[in-house]
Formats: sequence, C-alpha cells, structure tokens
Amino acid sequence: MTKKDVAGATPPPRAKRLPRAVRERQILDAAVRVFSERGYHAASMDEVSDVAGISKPMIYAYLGSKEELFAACIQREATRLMEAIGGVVDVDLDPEEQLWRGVLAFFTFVGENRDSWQVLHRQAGTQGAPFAAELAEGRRRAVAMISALLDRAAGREGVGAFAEGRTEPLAAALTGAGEALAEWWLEHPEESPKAMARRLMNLSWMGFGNLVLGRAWSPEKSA
Amino acid sequence: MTKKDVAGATPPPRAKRLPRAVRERQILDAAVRVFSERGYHAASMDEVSDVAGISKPMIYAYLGSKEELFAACIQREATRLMEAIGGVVDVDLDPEEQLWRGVLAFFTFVGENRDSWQVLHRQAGTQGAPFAAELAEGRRRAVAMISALLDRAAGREGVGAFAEGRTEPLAAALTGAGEALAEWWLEHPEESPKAMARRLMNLSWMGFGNLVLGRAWSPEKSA
Amino acid sequence: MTKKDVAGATPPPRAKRLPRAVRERQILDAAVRVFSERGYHAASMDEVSDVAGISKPMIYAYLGSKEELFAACIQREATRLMEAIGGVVDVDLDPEEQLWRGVLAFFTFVGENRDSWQVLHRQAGTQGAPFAAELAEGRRRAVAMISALLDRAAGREGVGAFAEGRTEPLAAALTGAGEALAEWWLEHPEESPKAMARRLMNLSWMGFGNLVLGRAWSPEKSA
Amino acid sequence: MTKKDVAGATPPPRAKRLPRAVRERQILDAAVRVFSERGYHAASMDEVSDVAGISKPMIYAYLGSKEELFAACIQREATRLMEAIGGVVDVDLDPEEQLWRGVLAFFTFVGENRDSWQVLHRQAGTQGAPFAAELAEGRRRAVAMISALLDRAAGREGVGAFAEGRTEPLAAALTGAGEALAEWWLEHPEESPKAMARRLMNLSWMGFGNLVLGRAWSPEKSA
DNA sequence: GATGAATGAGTTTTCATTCAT
DNA sequence: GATGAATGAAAACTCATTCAT
Repeated sequence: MTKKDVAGATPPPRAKRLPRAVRERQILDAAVRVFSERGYHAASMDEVSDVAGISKPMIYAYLGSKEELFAACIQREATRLMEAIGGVVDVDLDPEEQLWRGVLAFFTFVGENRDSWQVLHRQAGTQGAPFAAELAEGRRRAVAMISALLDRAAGREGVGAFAEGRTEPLAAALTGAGEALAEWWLEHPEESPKAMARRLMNLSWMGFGNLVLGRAWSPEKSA
Repeated sequence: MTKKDVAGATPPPRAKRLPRAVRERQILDAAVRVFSERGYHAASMDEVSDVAGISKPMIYAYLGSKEELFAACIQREATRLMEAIGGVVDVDLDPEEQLWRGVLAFFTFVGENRDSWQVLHRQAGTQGAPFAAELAEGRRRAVAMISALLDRAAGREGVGAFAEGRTEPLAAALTGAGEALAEWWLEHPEESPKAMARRLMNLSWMGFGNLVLGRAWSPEKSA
Repeated sequence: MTKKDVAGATPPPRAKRLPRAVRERQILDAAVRVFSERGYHAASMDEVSDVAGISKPMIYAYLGSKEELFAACIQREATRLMEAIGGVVDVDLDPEEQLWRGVLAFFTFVGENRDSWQVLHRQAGTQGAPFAAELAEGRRRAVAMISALLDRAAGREGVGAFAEGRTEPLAAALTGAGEALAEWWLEHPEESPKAMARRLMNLSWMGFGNLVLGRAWSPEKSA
Repeated sequence: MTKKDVAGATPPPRAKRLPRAVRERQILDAAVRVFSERGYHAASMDEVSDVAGISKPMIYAYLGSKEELFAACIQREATRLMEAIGGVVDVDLDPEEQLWRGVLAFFTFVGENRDSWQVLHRQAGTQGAPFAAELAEGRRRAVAMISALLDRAAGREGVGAFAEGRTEPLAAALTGAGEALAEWWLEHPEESPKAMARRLMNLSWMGFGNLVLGRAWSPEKSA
C-alpha cells in the first residue's frame, strides 16, 4: 500500500489565534480528505494534523478522539449531501420529476465532492458498530425522503400502498443502485452527471422489463 | 470500539498434526469470520489465529501475509457465490426467468453466508489497491453474467443494444441494489429470501414507473 | 548466548521534556553502546531504548529505523575518529613523523572509545550492503589520508610511485594491521597507546626484514 | 536488505539413507554457504536446511543448535585454512622464504574459498562471546606459527628476542593486514594471489621505510 | 532414519493519546 | 490558546526448536 502524500490544497498558512469555528472547519476539511484517501483505520491523526496545519492537541481539544472526529465528518458530509438533494426537490412537483431532480442532484454532488462521497459510502459503512448511529441516521433521512416520494406517487395514482406495504427497502435499493453507479463512475470519469442520472432513472423508473423492449427513460418525457 | 470476542462456533478442538489442506480450510474459515466482523484493518492476525485454533506461524506458512490471506478469502468466497448463482442459471431459459433465479440464488446465498457476504461486500471494495485484482475479477464475472443476460434479452426482442450501448453500468447498479437490500435485510431478518428477491425484481424488472401504477412483479407471471 | 545487561553508566535520570538535539545525542550514545556489545543483528531496539532511558517511539521519531540508527552511529563515530587523527597530522611534517602521530592518535582514540571502535570495526563491515555507503565513505577518507602520505613520502625521496603504483591496498593493509593490534590490545589492556603505536610502526615502517636484524623503530629516531 | 537466493550448486538430490558422515558434510557445506552469504544472525536454519536438501530435524540431530552448527563451521574452515598454510611451510627453510610461502598459500586459499573466508573473517569475529573459543583457538594457532617463525629468524641472526619480547602482537598485526588485503581483493578480483601476497610481503618484510626509498620486496630476491 | 506440522517467544515498527511548557 | 515532547499498547511478521507420524 503506497503512501504518497495527500497533497493538493496547501495547508492554510498556520495563522494564529483563529476563532474556534474556523479551526474546526479546517480540521474537518482535512479529516475528510485524509479519511477518504486512506480509509478510517489507515488514516493517522498525525496526517490529519499535518494536512490541517493544526497541532494534534488542538484536534483533540476541539473534535475529540479519532472516532468522534470521524463521526463528525460523516455527519457534516451527510448533511451537505441531504441539503444538496433537498434543495432541488419540490413537493408540489410530479413524483417522476422529483425523482429525476433528486437523482441528478445526487450525481452532481458526488461529482463535485468525491472525498465526501468516499467517506460516506466507502468508509462509514465499513467500520463496524461505532459509526452505525451517524450512518443510520443519514441513511434514514435519505430513505425517508424517497419513501415519502413513492408513497405520494402511489397515492396520486389512487393505488394506495404498494410493494407489499414497504417502500422503504425499495428506497434503500435505489440508494444502493446509486452508490454502485457512482462507484462505476469513478472509473469512467468521462461521463456527465446527467448521463449517470439517466442511467439510474432507466433502471429505477422503467425497469429492465421496459428496457429490453426498447423503451428507455429520458428527461424530455418527464420535463 | 468494543472488542467482544468473535465467538460462536467453538474452535475446532486443536486436533494435532492435520494435513495442510485441512488446516488451510480452517484458517480461511476463521479469517472470513474475523474479517467480516472487524473489517480488514481492525482484524488482527492474533484473533484469526485464536479463532482458528491455530498458531500464527502456521497461518503465515500456509497463507502468507495478512494481505494475501485476505485476498484468499475474497477469492474463495467470490467463487462460492458465483457458483451458487451460476448453478441455477440456464442460458436456454427466458431472461426474466433467469434473472429471477439468479436473484433468488443470490439472496439465498447471502442468507446462509452472512460472513462471506460481509467480506465480499463491505470489506473487499474498501481496502484499496492491493485487492483490486481479486475484486475486479469477481465483479467482472458477475457483471458479465448479468450483462450478457440483458443483451440476450434485448436481442430476443429484436431491439438490439439498449441503454446507450452499455449494459455494464446497469449490471453494476443491479448488484448495488442487491447489496443494499441485503444490507437492509440484516435489520429485518424475518423476511424470506424469496421476499427479498421479489423486491429486487420489482425494482429492476418493473421499475418504479410500473410500481406506482400498481403493477408489481411476481414469480408466477414469469414462471 | 548470555544476556547480561549492558549496564554501566546509569541511564540519564529521565529528565523530562528535553530538546530534540539532546535526546538525539543520548540515543546515539546508547545505540553505540548496545550495537558494540551485541552486534547489529543481536541488538534490539528495546535494549537501546532501555539503555537510553527513552521510549522507542522517540527513537523512531528522531533517528528512524534500526538501519538508519545504525548508519547514524557509524557516521558519527567515523567522523570522530577521523577528526581525532586529522587533528594531529600536519602536512608540513616529515611523513614518518606524520605516520607516527596518526598511528598514535588512532590508538589513543581506540583506547578511549572502545565502543565506537567496536561498532566501526566489527559491526559496520559485517552487515552487508545497507551500510556500505557510510562505511565506504569513512574507509575512503582514511585510506586517502594514508595513501597521500605515502605518495608524498615517495615523492620527497625522488622515487616516484612505488608499490606497483598502488598505495591504496597498502593503506588498507595498514589499517587492517592497526585493527588487529587494537583487537589484541583488548586482551592486553595493560599496554599503553604509545606501546601499541610503536608496534604498528615497527611492522609498517621497518618491516620484519629489519626487525629480524635487530633494527627496531623508535619515536626518538623520528622526532 | 535483499533476499536473493543463495543459489549455485544444486542441492544434492535428496538421496535417502546416507551415512551420517556424508550428511554432516552436506550440512556443513550448506551452512558455510549460508552463513557466509547472510551473516550469522540473518541466516535461518530454514535456509540451511533448504540449501542442504536435508530436513531441519536432521540438522538438529547431527549438528545440534544453530550456535553449535556455526561453531562447527568455524572449526572446520579454520582447520582447512591452517592445513593449507601448514602444508607449504617447511621449518628448515629460510624464514623469509617461509613467510612468503605461507602468505602465498593464504591468498591462494582465500581466492579459492571465498565462503570459508567470509565465515572466518567477517562472521566469526563479529558474533560476540559464544564463538570466542573456536575463534581464539584458530587465531592462536595461526599466530603461534608466525610467531615461531619470527623467533627462529631472530635467533638465526643472533639477535634474540625482539619487538620488546613479544612477537605475538606483531603476528596478529600481520594477519590483520592480510585480512584487510583479502577484503580489498574482493573489490579488485582481477589481481592474482601472487600479486596480493607480494603486497603483504612488501609491507611486512620491507616496511614503508624501505618502500619510500624505492626498495621493494620481490620473490626472486628471496628465492 | 527422516520429515511435515506445529509453536512460544521475540523483533521491528506504528499509532492514538496526553503532558509540560 | 497552542505545541513539541513523550509513551503505553498493540500489530505484523519471523525464527529456532521440537513432536508425532
């Protein structure tokens, strides 16, 4: 396992006496970078401290232990992601349109925040019990959003509850498909967020049943 | 981070002087358990050795370094999974039926081999370069299988390539959805493999577009 | 192999929070002691840490790996030895006188720095490639010094190059003889540095050919 | 530290049921190779066993512990060297001629038995107390031989004891010079044993005092 | 006689965490 | 408030040595 530097943005030039909030943000930024690059266990507090340009004792004073620091990262990034998606969804819109917007917002966010996404997707889920709380909370919010959307959609069509009364596992499955596509995207960076979003709509809205008949999904139909 | 034992099956009662093949299997069994429980980094060779009831030097002698041991786990479990699915798929069948059988075999395997699944799903993908080879190979086989299936299905309908010519990201998305459902399943163990498989078919074959109109997927239609 | 402590000088009374430079010196002192006593391989970082009265993490932080630590020892001690000899040699002097001074300085240093000498002589040459650089550099400087001296001597006598044009292997042989005498000295500590130096002059300046005829070397003649 | 194989002579093709004496020789041959290549500590019994083509339990049964095995190597090789030198020295000859023959025999042996020499010179002296016995014994024999030679020479000249009554440290110095030259030879393999021997005679018989005056030693004068 | 199987004990090295300044 | 100095604890890996077959 190579150990090339987590380089990039030069460490903020150790300005002294910054207000606590600023320091905390610097630390979290660095931590997300490092956790994303190395993974939770392989990341060292030393490297976080280096990248942040802030000494370790400060990190411990402000954000607590490594575990707490990681939890804070998850929480912040999950919130950012949820806000990005929540911002484009409008309850008054057509469910299909809403889903499209949400999915597009998701891929846009992932495209612009690789590190955040890596931490949320690859690290948070992998590190066992300690972070279950933060992760579960984030996932719960996401699933609830989609779930509600599906329920409203079904209601609007007069169909009532579908999917054996549980939209929630389907919502989970949708996020899983989204994560897998995002993963695939990493190795095919030439694709646009829109193309990726369309792929997910094809699977999730049309289903293979339609696809194999030549019926694909496109934003134009919905818009 | 708590450190409760990876207990359970009593360690094989230290039978002495067993042939190498047997020991290797015992070691791999233990390693899958421990990696699954703790994750790659947090797992210690000491614990693997304890759980296996075999001293560390033997582990190193037979399976090599921690990295190699992990790779061996991935390879073995991936092969088992692929065989479980490959065993029920029959190329002469209807694609829809094939997908259903494959998906059902998947959830059946996951239900019966939680640890294998955890290692493959949660750990293998997360640990960076060293295991890319093993993982990529496994994933490639899986995706190829689904991809081929979709291609054949489209061909049979006379539609030719669909999904912008790439079935592969869709296959990836399908596995992602499967993984997420398997994950959800862990917290809802009362569900049957069949119910889980039906959920995945609903999403992937029908799509939300149908579901919100009250049209769901069921094995009967297909069988 | 017995494992009696490398005791002796009481470990510096764990003064807390010393500046880095001081700690580094303490560590090197201890390392020279231990490497000298045990040999490179048999020496353990634990023992170095014990003798230095400094925890292992500090050693690694300041001096790097065992290999780097050993290299640092060689370098420091080689430099000290070279300085001890270089300090008494004066290019304007008679070559014979210069050699005498250098040889005397050598035995004086060895007498006062047994450990340094052990590390340089017994360990550095034995441990293969990794330390070739440090050692070769030291040896090169030593041999160059003697070699130059012989060349000047020959030049002064109008003889031009002698010894088949290569003084360098002879210089090496001289150091070898010096090392062997130093070794012998360890078991005959009652001898003075001066007596040892005279022995080496007898061999190297007079040669056995003279010695067997009763012609010996003495500092008076030269001075 | 690289770990390329100690290759070369193919391991004797595991013939079964060989007489003990043969096995012991095979083991010692392998051990000398490995100790020479790796050094005492870095050498592993596993590698000795591999190179010898004999299982470890046999090695322990025949030659005892690693320490004892090493001691046996030293003893055997030291004896071989002493016999090589002793074989050409003839007490009735001129001392100068004797020395020349002995020195030539020494370099001839070293040239033909690099491994033996490495073990004796580089390893034996370096590994601390345990092997002092074997080594000291060997050295004692060598020094005694030279010492006696010098004494006889002095006696023949009617000079009586010289060198402050101790020829023994001078003999030690001579061997040291020889070792250093042998070492230098490793990096200049184009030189012949004879050339090396002449170098040592120049230093030890003539001394620098003569050399700088243009008087060198040559076998012809002596023969 | 000969060996594959087995391990206790130790080695180097790293890391999260905390004082003392 | 901020940090260089310091460490206890653990992890990966190796080795000399010995049984049981």
